[in-house]
Amino acid sequence: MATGRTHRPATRSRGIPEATVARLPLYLRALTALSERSVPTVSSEELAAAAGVNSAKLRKDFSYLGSYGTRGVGYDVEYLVYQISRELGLTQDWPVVIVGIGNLGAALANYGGFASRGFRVAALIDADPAMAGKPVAGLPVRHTDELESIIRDNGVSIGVIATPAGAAQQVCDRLVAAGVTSILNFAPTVLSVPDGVDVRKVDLSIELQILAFHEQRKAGEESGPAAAAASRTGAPARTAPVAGSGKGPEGDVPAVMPA
Amino acid sequence: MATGRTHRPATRSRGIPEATVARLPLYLRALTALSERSVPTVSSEELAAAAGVNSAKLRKDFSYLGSYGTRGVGYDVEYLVYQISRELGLTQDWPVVIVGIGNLGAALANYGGFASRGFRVAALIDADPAMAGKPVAGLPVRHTDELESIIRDNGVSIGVIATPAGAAQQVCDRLVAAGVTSILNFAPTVLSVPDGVDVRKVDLSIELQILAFHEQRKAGEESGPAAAAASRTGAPARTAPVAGSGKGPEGDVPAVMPA
DNA sequence: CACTGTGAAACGCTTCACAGCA
DNA sequence: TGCTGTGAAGCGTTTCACAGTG
Repeated sequence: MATGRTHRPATRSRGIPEATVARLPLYLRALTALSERSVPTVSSEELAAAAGVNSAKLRKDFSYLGSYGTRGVGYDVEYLVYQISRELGLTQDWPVVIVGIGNLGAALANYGGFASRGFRVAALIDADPAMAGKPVAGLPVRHTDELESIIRDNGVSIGVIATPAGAAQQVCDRLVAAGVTSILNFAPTVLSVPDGVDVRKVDLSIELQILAFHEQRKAGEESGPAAAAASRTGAPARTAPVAGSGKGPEGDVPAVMPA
Repeated sequence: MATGRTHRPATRSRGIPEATVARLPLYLRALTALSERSVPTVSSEELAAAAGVNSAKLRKDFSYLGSYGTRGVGYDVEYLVYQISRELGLTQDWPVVIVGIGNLGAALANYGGFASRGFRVAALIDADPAMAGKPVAGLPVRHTDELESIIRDNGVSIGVIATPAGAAQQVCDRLVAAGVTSILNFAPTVLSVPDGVDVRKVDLSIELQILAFHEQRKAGEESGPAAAAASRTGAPARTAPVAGSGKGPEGDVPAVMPA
């Protein structure tokens, strides 16, 4: 899960719960699809199904935005598209920079959904001088030296970090110092930022590990819940290899036993 | 945030809260770094800082796994690495397939953190016949026709979907039919899957939209909370362009006014 | 004495269930 | 009648604060 930190810590920012904000883009996408098919109205039930949530949640979410529906009828698709777009700040264009044009950075630069909805790639930035000037997704890659001037000249407030983990904090610091206040981090590191800067992270490895956890549970449940329980009681830890054998740089197995 | 659906709907799977599971990989990463620096023990305070959470949360999280710390001392790094790895199911290797070898799929295939922790790319699959056989990240791309046999032959239970949105559901259905029970979806679509299959999604566009929301709030707060509130009262909707002008396939602005 | 482990309180989110309106 | 909008209940998560212990 790519969860952000540094949200409004205490109070909700003007009444809309964070969980609701996170779902608005989902609704918007579903509504846009309906709009393209010229569907005039949707019920909460239909829209909820399209967005993959339940209808009570959807209605509650929309109630935070105001009363935009019609009882007995549903929601006006076009109107709702506009209201949600406005609420999300997508009626204006957001210039973004992508820092780190490796495989991932290039993929992001080429990602269409990027430009389609209020976001514009203002620049691609990479530390490798050999990359400088090379066109990626129609834009010339700029060198890191230009980072500050690019951000200031374009009024960029959103930065995407797609560098290796080792460079991420440093890039982050420079982005923030230059005026960026929202960061989407693809590097597998915890970024520390001053108050007022939002960070959201996307981490493939974490997502896979969460899936692995559930996958393991499924396998363990084959012999009933008892089997799954037994594999967690400490005793099976005895099957652990002896410490110090070393099958790689990754942490080995401990010699310690649980209490 | 890339949040999955189809978790255990009601009861927690054997006592560990979902929120805790989602943080275990974070702790594991921090612990691995400590392990590589041969640090023998950490306090909850230190580890929490490294993982970007607060220490009370971390202690509570670890308490679900068992009592693995020593009062007055802290946690044994190696031991904890092993316990968390085991809990996450990373002591075994998980073969994964990546479907859709475009920019993103290639980036994922090349992503190192992939292999480093319990995951092994069993195959890269693409629908484009021209891609077949081409090496990406050292593996030859296989054609979609082989999807079922690849999954069965390799005992793959985790699939990564990096196809265009339009192909995602179909690919998903085939993966599930062939035996995959966990899916990481990068395509901007809601996937529907049968019970027992876990889906987690990673969606760049949604993350950016959430950032834009907060970014907008920051800008609005310059003139105090009153200004931000005013911009949500419906009256400003009058500034909306007239519907029907059409600047593209994306939904335009509605002609309807709020109640 | 420092730090873990954990009840209990606080909080936010989800779900229920139905009043209210078109 | 059909569907929205919403109080209120229910749940899961976070935070507090301190008892327990090596």
